[in-house]
Amino acid sequence: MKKKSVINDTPACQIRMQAISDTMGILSGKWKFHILGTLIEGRKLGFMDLLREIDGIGSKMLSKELQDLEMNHLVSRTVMNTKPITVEYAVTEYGATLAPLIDELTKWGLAYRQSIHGSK
Amino acid sequence: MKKKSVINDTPACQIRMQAISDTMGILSGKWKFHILGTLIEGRKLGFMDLLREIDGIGSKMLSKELQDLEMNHLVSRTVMNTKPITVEYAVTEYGATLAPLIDELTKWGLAYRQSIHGSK
DNA sequence: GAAAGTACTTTCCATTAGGAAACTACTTCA
DNA sequence: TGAAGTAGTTTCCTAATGGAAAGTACTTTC
Repeated sequence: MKKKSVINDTPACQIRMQAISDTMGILSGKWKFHILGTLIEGRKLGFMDLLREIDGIGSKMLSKELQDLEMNHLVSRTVMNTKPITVEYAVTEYGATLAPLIDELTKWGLAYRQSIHGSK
Repeated sequence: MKKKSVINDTPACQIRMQAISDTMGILSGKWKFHILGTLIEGRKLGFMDLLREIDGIGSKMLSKELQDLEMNHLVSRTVMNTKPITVEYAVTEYGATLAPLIDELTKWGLAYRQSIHGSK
C-alpha cells in the first residue's frame, strides 16, 4: 500500500501553494522588488532616474522588468509631451498593495543581518 | 553637469536595498517557500513525506534546497535511529520568523487571483 | 531472495536569466 | 556640428536553474 500526501491533500493547502507560486511568478527575477521599492519611495520616476537609482541594473533588464510589471498592472507608464520626450513610471494603486510584502521582506533582511552580527 | 542618484543616495535606502537582496538571496529558487510553507504546516516531516507533499519537486531539488535551508539555519535535519533510517526535517525557531512573510506572500497571491476573476 | 521502502547522489541535458556593449532615434544646448 | 540627454532595443555570450532518470546503500517484509 502506497502512502499518499496527507497535509497537502486538502484543497486549502493546494490553493495556498498556488498562491505562493502566483506571487513569486509575478515578482520573479533579480530586480522587480528593487524597482517597486524605488518607485514606492520616489512616486514618479523616469527611465534614466531608475537606471541611476537602482545600483547595478542595466538598461536591458530595467526595460524588460518594467514591461513585465506594466503587463501585470503593478506599474504605470506615461509618456509626457515634454521637450525631450520623457516617460513617467509610477506604482499603480494595485501595485501599492505590495507595500506590506516588500516591507516584510525588508524587515526580515535587516533582522537577518543583525542576527549574524549578534551571534558571531 | 551629470545628474546623480537622489533617492537612493541616502544610507537608509542603500541598506533597504541590501536587505531585499539578502532575503531574496536566501529564499531564491523555485521551491524554498513551498518547502518552508509545508514544514511550517506539518511540523516534522521526513524526506519522502516532503517529496510527496510538494507537488512537482524532484529528489535532487528537494535535497539541494533542504541543504541550502539548513545552511542558513532555517530548517533542522535530525537523523533518527529507527529501523529503516529516517530523517526528520523541521523549521527552526529562526525559520519560523519567516511565517509573516510567507503569510503576506500567500495573502497577496490569493488576492491577485480574486482580482483577475473580479475584474474580468 | 525479490520487492519495496528509507534517503539521497550523480549524471546528463535543455532552458532561462542576466550582463556588457553597441546601436537607434530624436532633441536641445553650447 | 558635436556633445549630451531623452528612452529604449539588439546582439552576443556565459552562468545558473532545474528536470528526468538511474544509481547507491542499507533494511525490512512477504
